[in-house]
Amino acid sequence: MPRDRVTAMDVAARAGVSQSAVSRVFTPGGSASKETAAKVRAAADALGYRPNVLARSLITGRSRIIGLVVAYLDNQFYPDALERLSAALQKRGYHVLVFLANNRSDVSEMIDQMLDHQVDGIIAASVSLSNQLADRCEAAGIPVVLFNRGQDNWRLSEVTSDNLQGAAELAQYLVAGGHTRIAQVSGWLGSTTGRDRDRGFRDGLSSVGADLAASIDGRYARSEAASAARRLCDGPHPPEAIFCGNDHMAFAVMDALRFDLGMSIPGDVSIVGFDDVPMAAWKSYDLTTWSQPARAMVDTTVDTLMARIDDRTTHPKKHALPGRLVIRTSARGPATWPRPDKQGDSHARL
Amino acid sequence: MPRDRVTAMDVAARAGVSQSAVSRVFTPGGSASKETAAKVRAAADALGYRPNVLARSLITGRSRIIGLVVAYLDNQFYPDALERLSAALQKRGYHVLVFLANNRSDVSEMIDQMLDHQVDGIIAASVSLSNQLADRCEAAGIPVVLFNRGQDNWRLSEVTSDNLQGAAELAQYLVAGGHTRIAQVSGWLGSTTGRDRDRGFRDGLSSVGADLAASIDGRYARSEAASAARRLCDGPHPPEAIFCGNDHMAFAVMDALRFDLGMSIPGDVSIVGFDDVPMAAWKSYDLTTWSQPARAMVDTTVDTLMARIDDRTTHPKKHALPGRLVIRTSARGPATWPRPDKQGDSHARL
DNA sequence: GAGACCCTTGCATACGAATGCATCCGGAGT
DNA sequence: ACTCCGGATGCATTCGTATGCAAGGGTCTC
Repeated sequence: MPRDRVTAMDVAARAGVSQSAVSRVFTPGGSASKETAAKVRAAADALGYRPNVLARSLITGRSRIIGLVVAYLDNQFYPDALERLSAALQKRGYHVLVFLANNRSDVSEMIDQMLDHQVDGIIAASVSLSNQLADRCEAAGIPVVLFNRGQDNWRLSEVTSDNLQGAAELAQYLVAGGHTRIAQVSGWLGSTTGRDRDRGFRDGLSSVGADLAASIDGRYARSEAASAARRLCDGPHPPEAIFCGNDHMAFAVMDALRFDLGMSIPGDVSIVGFDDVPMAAWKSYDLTTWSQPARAMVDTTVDTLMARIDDRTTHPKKHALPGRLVIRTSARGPATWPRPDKQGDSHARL
Repeated sequence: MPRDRVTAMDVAARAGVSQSAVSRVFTPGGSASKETAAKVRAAADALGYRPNVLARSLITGRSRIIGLVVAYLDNQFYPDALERLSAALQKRGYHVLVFLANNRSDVSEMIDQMLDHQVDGIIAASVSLSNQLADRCEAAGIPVVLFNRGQDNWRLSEVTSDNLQGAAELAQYLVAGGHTRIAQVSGWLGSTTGRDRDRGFRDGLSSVGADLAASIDGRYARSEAASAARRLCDGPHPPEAIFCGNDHMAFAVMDALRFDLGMSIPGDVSIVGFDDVPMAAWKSYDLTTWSQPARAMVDTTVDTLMARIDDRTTHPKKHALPGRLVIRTSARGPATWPRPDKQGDSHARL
């Protein structure tokens, strides 16, 4: 049994003070004199003492751990978000306990496990929570923030980008580019992001007098998106442009059209996506898309969560952050466009 | 203060037994009669009781948490591994606390934080540990397994694929395909995987009487790999084939050659990678590569870790698991090849 | 039928740190 | 010189569960 941790008591003995004194030295805001602190720190260093987080959490009721529920990581947007979230939280002294919500696994069970671990907060990335689950968290006094997913429910905070606006702007861009037959491989219509982007796109089209020629639910899955693309384009009247509910599907669509149907992009058909994942800038795809402000979304998520952890009485709030159109070469566009953003620092590391 | 957790004492009161009885019912191997268990479970369900993991960990000394150190997540191999590792661990009742080792962040500090959280084990994915850090973990009695990274050190367990064999086989495949001028964009030579693949490739070449025309360290980074590729191919004698230290760099190399230099693949130059990430199967790249057995690596990693958690006396062991060549179209190959593996289930989900 | 043995159960304590309360000290104010 | 005040410190308790120990009850064996 090599688990001979050095405890506050050991440090106290060596420093000639009480265990309380040691605790106070290591507790921000604890009252201890200069000399005591010095003695304690010296003893602690000599012994290699570090406070036991578990014991501390048990008594304070705060674990400084945030539960992160995330679905699949094959869409690059999420590893990226995970990385940023974890970094932002680490900077504030929190750590991330990850829970993967494979569709077969039970989100309810995950919530229970998070509660068991006394997480101080929960971030649900791309996952919705039933009212019942939301209630359970609320009852336990654990704030929840939904990341990149909304809720009809009013009681949870959420952070998304302005999906309506983004999809609308993409629609207008396509129309301005001279496309008339426009189709969609939508995001999963069972999700709020999928529905919002769908509605935004349709609204955007009608705002300039166009409408949607065809639409298939791609469910945010590569294989579904690819087969949807083939179905859309294999007929006698293929669309001139396809809006994809996210970049991840857009890549699948582009591969399917280019390699299965031998079409050229944007020669035969224009493709636009949504997210602006790093891969969208790769020359093989060079995807015109809507940039979700990942950095800002992460910051807002963390800020919101922290605020609610520090003050339980603050009310849940819904944030829809502004993104921007990123014009590349996968879609034919108008000669000029109102917001010719530069794309240079689009993916600068934090 | 809505944090009114229901404790074992509450359950005990309602069930008319002692707190010990409750504890025993919820402890695997605890001795409790059928009826007691039934009463306790009924009371627990009625009250919504779940044991407090923190308190349990405090006394048992095991947190059922595994610390996972991972570097960048932009190489798809790692999100994939993270997902599988987390799933495998969840299945065994463990959870994953993630630590991101940005190069600016201090691995030593991370280790300390993991020790603070009493993690039962550490998985270091693509990260090496100094002897000093390894000692610190060992002293704390916490087993460490290196995932996809080796160590000259003998005291840590490690799980990799057979990098030497894989790189050698790729070399032989290229030579068999009729390439004579063969170059390399190596993995980071500061890492064991980078060095092993480099050596394996060179050995593989010489085993069939060929040798390496040029080699540049791509450091596992896209931008470095791209510029390396341009430097290699911009001269008067461009190579006929390039081996890349991983798929992630291979994609960058392909993009650079195709779009910056206007070369065709595999017409002008053959490209092979290493890893077989899902994206390698995408038609835009369709990369011939070496498949690292991700599933087996994850299983072995978890098994090794569990074995050492359950029995501290087991000795560290190094595993190099067999992979296999996955032939696609990014490289010209011989008409026949000894192991024409089917590639169908290469990326089946677990 | 009595002793041996196993299975249950409750009591008390331990895990390691935080914190309310009481005490003690020194310094400042009058 | 005496009181008052605030900061520093120790004592004891607390968080919620696991577990060693001893006692109780039932069963089996000879």
